[in-house]
Amino acid sequence: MLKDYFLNKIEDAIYKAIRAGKLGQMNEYNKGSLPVEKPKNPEFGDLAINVSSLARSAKIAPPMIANAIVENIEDKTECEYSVIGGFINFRAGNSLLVDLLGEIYSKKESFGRPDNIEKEKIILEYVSANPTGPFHIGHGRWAAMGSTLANLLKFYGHEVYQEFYINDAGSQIQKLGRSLVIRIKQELGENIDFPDDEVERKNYYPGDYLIPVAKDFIRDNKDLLESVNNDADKLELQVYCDYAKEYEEKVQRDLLDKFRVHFDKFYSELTLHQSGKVSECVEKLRKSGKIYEKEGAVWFKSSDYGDDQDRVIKKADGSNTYLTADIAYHVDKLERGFDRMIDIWGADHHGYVARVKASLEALGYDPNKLEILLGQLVNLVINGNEVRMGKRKNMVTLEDLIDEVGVDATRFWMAMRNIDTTLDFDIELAKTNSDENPVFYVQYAHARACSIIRNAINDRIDTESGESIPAVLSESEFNTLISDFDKALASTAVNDGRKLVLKLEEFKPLIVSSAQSRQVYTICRYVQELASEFHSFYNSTRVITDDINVTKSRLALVWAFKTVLANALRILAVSAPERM
RNA sequence: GCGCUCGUAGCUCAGUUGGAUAGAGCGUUUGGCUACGAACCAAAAGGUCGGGAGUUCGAAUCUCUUCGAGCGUACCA
Repeated sequence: MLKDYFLNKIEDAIYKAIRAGKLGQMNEYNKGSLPVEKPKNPEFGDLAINVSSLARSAKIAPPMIANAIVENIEDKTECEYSVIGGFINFRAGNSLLVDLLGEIYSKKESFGRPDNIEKEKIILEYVSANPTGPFHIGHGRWAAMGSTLANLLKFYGHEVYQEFYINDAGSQIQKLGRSLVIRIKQELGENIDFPDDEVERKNYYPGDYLIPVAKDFIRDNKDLLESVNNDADKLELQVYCDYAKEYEEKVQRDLLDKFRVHFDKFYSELTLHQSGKVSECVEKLRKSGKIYEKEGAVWFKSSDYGDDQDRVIKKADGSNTYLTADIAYHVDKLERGFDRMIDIWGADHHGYVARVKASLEALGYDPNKLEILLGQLVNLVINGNEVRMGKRKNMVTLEDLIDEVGVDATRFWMAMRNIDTTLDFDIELAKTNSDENPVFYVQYAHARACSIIRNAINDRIDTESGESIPAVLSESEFNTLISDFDKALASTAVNDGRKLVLKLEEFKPLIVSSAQSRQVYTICRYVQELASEFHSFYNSTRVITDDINVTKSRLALVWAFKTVLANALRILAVSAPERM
């Protein structure tokens, strides 16, 4: 990477300058303590390092330090180094950028994957919704971000296992079953509705989505219902619970599939309880001595590990809390041999972070193996007004949204903001196929690049004269441009499209920093910047010209661009269309 | 009350462990298609970085304080 090349040069020069006594009182330097940045003004160069922070130990002025370092750089023939104030500016030589293009041609789909990484076995858990209804828009954010992060970490080189924890064990399933009974009775002609009283109503899911479930239930269980003379109350509640749960799980899985989100496993909380792992976990905690009883319940002394209060593990009625199952679940993940657990949670669950980590520590595990990414919630904006998302009625579901604006746009908008900021999702804006929509801007750049290559290798018809214009080169000649790397052609391309090449160069460092910081919005920003550089290049530089060598060099650059853009879009799971 | 996240251009947001004139997209204004896709490009205007104090050679960034927004503070999940 360019950054590493530059930093190595500077650091080597620093050591040399120190030995030569040219850096004042400075006698040691810690590798990696100088940040490499992009100059504010591109006239200064491609990269820059500010050495002002060395002034403290050197006790000489920053410009003197910078000059002394530059004077001690070995072999300055490749690249340009200049000093302005405390900054050392760097302009990459042509040959470095030529090598970069060569790397793109040889690595293709895997270009951007860093070379030497510490590979980890990661389990990434996200969405993890109740199977009690359709996904709302907030779930869409976790789905988009989580699957993008999984793609990113895999591309980086990690082994990633994606898991969805199904919250199918609590009282909400009873609530779901009771609600289904009401819908079934309605379908059977009974005059019944959900209670009007607000408090009682909270024991039901009054959304319309259970109506089709009720219809299917009646169709599938005709005989069963007849056996009780169509009195729905005569059947066990569990029958309804199971039916509705399975139904909603399938609805959720189908939608995830459509949204290009693919889990390796759907882990049922219920099976966790049934396997005995939850009670095992309680016993282990008991042995750790961090357990006590109070008011008939069993408490975990999480406050010993930084939580602000102790937490109930077993309720007075003998049942386990949600936390208990969650502890057992995380223990189970570790027992399955993962090096690292990453969870994406909504910010409304942030109170849980301390207690889950506390429990892992109490059980003798390293709490640092668990990383929890807290995501702020989503506001839906329609016609400039925020729409409150309630689970009750008239909700806009994720499916509605996808049907309305498409998978590509939904994924992009859900992933494009920092996880720490509340996301305003503007449906009207996401729908437009105009300049306002960054997704189309980026995809258009890809389609345009494909179009140029098509034009170069296909015969065309002149729209005015009607004459056939022969292709400037054959498909096999074009393929040779990629397979047989020609440094001279690449050098021409670097001269013509230097800014574009530099943007291509940023891809690999981007993958490294994004994967390490677990941030995916940076990929969205990058594809926009990359597309912008390409559009700009396109408008200033004609690709297909009368000069065959110039044409070849520029075509190869267009191919490099399209390949890198497609690599980035693949991480986002946004399509890279050849035509639009 | 306490805890977490946030407050940067008209709007939506970047801003890497403190560093060059605080950046981008949209919107607004102006200009650009008789050659590869104008769903594009080029340029301009637009800011007391919520307010105040402090640390520092240097603060959007660190500390304190204050105002505002969202979320949490269950023997619910």
